[in-house]
Amino acid sequence: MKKGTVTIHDIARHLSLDSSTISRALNDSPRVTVKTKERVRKAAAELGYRPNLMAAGLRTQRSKTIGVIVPWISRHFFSSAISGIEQVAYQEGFRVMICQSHDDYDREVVNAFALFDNRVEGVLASIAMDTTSFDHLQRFKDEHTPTVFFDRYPPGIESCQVVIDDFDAAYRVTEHLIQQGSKRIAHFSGPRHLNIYRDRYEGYKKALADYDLALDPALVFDCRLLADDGIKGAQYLLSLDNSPGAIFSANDLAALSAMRYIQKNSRLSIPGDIAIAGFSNSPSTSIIEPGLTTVDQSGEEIGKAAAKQLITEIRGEVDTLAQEQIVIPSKLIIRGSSYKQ
Amino acid sequence: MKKGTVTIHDIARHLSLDSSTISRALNDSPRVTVKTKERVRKAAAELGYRPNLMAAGLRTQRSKTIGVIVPWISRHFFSSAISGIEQVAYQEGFRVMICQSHDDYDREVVNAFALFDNRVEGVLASIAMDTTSFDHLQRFKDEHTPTVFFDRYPPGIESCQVVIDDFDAAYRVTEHLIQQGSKRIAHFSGPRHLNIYRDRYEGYKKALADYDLALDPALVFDCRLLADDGIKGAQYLLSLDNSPGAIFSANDLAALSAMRYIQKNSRLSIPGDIAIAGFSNSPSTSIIEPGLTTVDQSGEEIGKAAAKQLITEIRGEVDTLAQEQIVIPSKLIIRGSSYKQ
DNA sequence: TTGTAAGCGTTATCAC
DNA sequence: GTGATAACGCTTACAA
Repeated sequence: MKKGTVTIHDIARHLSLDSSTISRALNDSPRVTVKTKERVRKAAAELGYRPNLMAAGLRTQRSKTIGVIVPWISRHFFSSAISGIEQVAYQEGFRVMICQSHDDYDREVVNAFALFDNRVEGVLASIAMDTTSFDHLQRFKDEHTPTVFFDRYPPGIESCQVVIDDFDAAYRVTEHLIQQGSKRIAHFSGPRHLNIYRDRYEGYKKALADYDLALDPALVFDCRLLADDGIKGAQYLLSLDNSPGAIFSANDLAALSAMRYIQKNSRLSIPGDIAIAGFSNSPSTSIIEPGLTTVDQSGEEIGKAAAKQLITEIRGEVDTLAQEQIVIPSKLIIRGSSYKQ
Repeated sequence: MKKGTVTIHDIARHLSLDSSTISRALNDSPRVTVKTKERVRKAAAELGYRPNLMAAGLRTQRSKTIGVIVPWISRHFFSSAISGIEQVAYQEGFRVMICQSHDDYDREVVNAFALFDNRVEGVLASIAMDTTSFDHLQRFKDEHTPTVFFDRYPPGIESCQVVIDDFDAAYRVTEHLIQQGSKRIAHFSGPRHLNIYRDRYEGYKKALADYDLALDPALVFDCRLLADDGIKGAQYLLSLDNSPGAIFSANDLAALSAMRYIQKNSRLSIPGDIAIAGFSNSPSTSIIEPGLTTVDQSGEEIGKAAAKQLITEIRGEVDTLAQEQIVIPSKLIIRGSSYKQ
């Protein structure tokens, strides 16, 4: 208990049995008497035995761990997704190793190596904003380590993806803004090599087209959607001769900071003079006044679905290396920032 | 590359060397020629070799991993702390395994076992609200696995703690509310078996005493400080014959929901009729209108300090099993929810 | 039903 | 400076 942890050999010695019997008993093998199992379990508990996962994993070549890479654990969407992942994983006997890329490619590469070095049995990833090369993920493919992407996935990858219909959600947001009377609608977009920002942009574009509104490229503000970008975007839009009647931001963070900026630095009323909408339904959207119209993504459901899919693949219960796309329903949340009665 | 990952034995065969030499070369042992090291490193890169951490950890009895237990990764304070921990840990060659207890004792116990089973070399923990028994953590002590607590620590534990001065911070918040003219100040408190809630309560109490104000037990609302508790607390206080002129909540979440409730369901003005203050400086506090007065805890600094201390202990660079308390400065952030000009 | 023995990939202790 | 060998704690054919 003090010098070196207790092992199955200690239990074996204690009960005058062989360590292999202990191993089988603890793993509930049918080849051990119920009575023996009882004795072993009792002794194990008494001695304070705890399995050494490194040893077991090395032997079985199965770490019983799944790796998770997300851009930011502090974002509500991702921490919800992680909660969903954890629920499913623990239930299925897997541990979870969480990494954050901070939306930085280099860190994502380091994360991927770390997960690989730990020989995770599967990877759940939502890629960084900076990621345009995918060799670090390709490796898992090469080793036949299942990978499931959620929210953000690499282009042309032959893996399962769990997403919402970003195109449709963005279409609905834009349509709503149009129906509230906005003719000139700006869009804050993230880098469009990422599916989510491309699809949100396309949904926005399609809605404009369907309602016979021109897409003014000057109203599309490309950025990284950080808080600062929201401020810069707002400044930029307010500086235009013909400033827009609405802003649809591809995430909440930039929408919120733009909204705050406008409230503090202009005489424009929200939603009267300018309507605003974000994306993800993060907690602050229901705290700001007026509430921010947004899209609820149900991170927890996405996480659960992704983990279930991954574990199915790990267990080899799926014939072809699944390439399907699992689409989780999302919901437009209309609040005061856009609703004009 | 396809069947079974490449090992040092593959490299050895490739270079007609022994695997022990490969191991030494990769670990930069002085007992290998620079030239050989070069060859080995080159071959390793070519073959796509990656170390198997389970194998190395089993052999060395050192997992190069530190475990982290927090109540919620979604809370800004904790996700900031985790970022700080990661920075220091990766820099020092440690990986990080993150668990969340969801403020639930049973989950915390499961987390502790999971970390132990992975043979983490050290543990950073901030205990759950429900935790009053500490056997699951005592185990790490028994095995001489260093443990450093941050923010929330168990009573009477002989471990290093990284905290802010909660007593002083709460004192300053309360004093500020008093100076803004409030005579009757309510307090939302978490369970006071936890240091942070006890200290915040005591700071509040002391400030009242120092300013000759009576502590009215009816104004102390004991709860778990969740969003719902903020609403219930506000309802309760508004129902009193003599409702208070200020609320000091021991966290931001309850303060924010109380504030929203009061704004929507009463004619009281904030801060005119009732001033409000929270604790932690979470993002929403600067988004709500008026801004919520709070205390900035600098989670990142706390995380960094805790990780540094832990790694020092892991390396055995500390003579006595440190019991000191590291106090990180905190800052009172005065905003419109309490400031009456 | 239980015991024996080999091996997972690595590192450490010997030799040479 | 390099090679052989054993061992870390566990699982799993194969024997008994």
